[in-house]
Amino acid sequence: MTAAYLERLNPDQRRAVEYGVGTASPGPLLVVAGAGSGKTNTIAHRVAHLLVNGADPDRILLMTFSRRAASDLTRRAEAICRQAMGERAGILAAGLPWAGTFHAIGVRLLHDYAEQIGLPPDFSIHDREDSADLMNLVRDDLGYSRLERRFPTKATCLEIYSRVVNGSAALADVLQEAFPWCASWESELRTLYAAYVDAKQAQGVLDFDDLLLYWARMQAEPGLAAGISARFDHVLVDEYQDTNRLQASILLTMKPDGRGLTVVGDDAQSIYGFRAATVRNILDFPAAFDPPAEIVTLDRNYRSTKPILDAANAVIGLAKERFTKNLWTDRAGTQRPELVTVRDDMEQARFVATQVLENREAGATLKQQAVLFRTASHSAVLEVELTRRRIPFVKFGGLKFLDSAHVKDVLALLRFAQNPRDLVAGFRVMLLVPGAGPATARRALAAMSTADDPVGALAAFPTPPRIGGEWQGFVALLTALRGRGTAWPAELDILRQWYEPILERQHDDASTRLADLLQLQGIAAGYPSRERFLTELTLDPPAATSDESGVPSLDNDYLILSTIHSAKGQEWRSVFLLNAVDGCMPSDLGTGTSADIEEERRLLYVAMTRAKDSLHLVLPQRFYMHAQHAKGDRHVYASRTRFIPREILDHFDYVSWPGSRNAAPAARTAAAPRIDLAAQMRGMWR
DNA sequence: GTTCCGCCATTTTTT
DNA sequence: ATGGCGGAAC
Repeated sequence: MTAAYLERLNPDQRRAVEYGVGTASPGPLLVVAGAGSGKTNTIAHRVAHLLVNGADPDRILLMTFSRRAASDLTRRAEAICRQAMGERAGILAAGLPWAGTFHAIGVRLLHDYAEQIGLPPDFSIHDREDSADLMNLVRDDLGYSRLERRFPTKATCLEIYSRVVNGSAALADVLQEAFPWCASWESELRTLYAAYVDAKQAQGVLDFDDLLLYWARMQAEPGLAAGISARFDHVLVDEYQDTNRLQASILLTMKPDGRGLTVVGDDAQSIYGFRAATVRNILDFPAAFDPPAEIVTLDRNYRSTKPILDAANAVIGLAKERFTKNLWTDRAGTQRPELVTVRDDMEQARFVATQVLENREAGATLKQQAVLFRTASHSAVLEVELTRRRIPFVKFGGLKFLDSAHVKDVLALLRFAQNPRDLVAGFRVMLLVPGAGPATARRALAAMSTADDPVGALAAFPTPPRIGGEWQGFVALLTALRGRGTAWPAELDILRQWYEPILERQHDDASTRLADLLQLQGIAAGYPSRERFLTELTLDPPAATSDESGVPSLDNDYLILSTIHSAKGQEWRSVFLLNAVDGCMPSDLGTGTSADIEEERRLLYVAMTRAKDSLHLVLPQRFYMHAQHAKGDRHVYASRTRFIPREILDHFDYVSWPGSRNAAPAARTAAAPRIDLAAQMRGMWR
């Protein structure tokens, strides 16, 4: 019998879905899936096909880039199975238990094997911010914060550390290649990192990198590796172009012969080099096995119209290295992407808002439109304009909900209750107590760290005389949070009672912050335990902020604002890209190597290939530098991004907005093509 | 010891 | 505009 669901696929997709399925264990498979080529659908079908052919859902490991991608894939695979198998699809009742990000899977495995590898069973996980704080603590202890020559900041130290770990690279090489200005600190950094690792271990704390690193090290232990590998018959990895060497090594040690291994990705969309991701993973994958992996290329694009795809191909065609073929499509279309010149930020915002509303009049909902940008701050002016015009929006990327001080305070309290040896959390929490400062916190934490029962030691710690009642209130709170009598999530009420007066004392805008905390409490109620809440929130923080207080209900229509990075894998009918000018694309911050520039080029490609029917690249002529306003309102005259040089300009239309201010209204209402010769002339030289 | 003030440097993208 | 840090006042 040929399953009906296979008929819906094109020949290449079908090859990717069927390869090796039905044999005892399929050989390694690489699917190079271009933008809009039905990648997600293809993976979902492959998973479903495996299940229909008898694979055990508990023994499929599916690793994706984000949690959202994981649940999306799982849902689609289930739907296909249900269609194909009817009642028998009941085996999928639990979904795919092993679907998630590398980091999330890592946490689960580490919990399972904690005892064997000497991890405390209740280890806590530091997010980037916490890790940087701990790095800072260690840096202070070593006296590096008081040197004549300035030592790299905590964030830089962590970034270097992270690159070394994730890239499985030598410190000297990372310094040389990516942080040359820190190269003279190599020996100090080495000392710092050794102390940082000691500190993490003493406190029972893991950072993001540890989740991968410990996993990789377990794989290096033959006894453990065999056990872990044997748990899974099939391992599938999505967005393989954005994995790093550490992740690749985990994969290769899990399935050394590649049997049961499928990876999917697109080297043209590799945009996470700053996180040590390397396209080499995808390029070297086939030859890592003998016989080499099967390669299936999906180069038919189902998303974009031909003019949009042609323009995107032209952009990526100028890349230094290219490994895949150009995409092609059947989707006809007459509208080329538009390069829209506007005067400045403000005009850019007005243009987008106006155009979005026009599109809505023409039948596109707000949700079918998106505004993309290189960095989160680029949308600030637009956000104001949208609010003014009462256009609802939701913004993805560059998030601050978890970064705001009050939310971090509450989370630190919960983390400290969960793991009283966590110094970063403890320090933060103790400083909240009115009258307690760094010295008190240090002494109290020191007393706790040497004790077998840290909370008992805290209770026994002599109450600092000047603080008195406030301190005792704090100790009582912590004891209550630790106690068996308080249930989750009810303990959040106790916590808030304690924290509210502090919030009001410290902040003028206490009421809005309190609203955030109530929202946090709402989120918390959705988790079965404090431990799960903390873990999942760290690994998968809320992805979006919205202009409304509270989350907009799902049936509301709203415009999508997103960084290009957060737009990965998504598509919209109409896409606007802000600031398509040099200095933003490419960003002139990282400028350094040509590899950096090439990544920025791919970023533009990713942005353009999100559009189905309509694409606008907006170019403000003047670009304000908000950095030094002391010297007056400085701006630079920006030029078109270097990734769209003259030789590919004929893939675009150019207009300036607003058009001639005296234009007769009739000219606008008629569907006549807008031609702006003056802008064309200017465009020739930009 | 704590808190507050002012001066400095910094300023992407994210699991 | 913001955060980190050093110094001064309580």
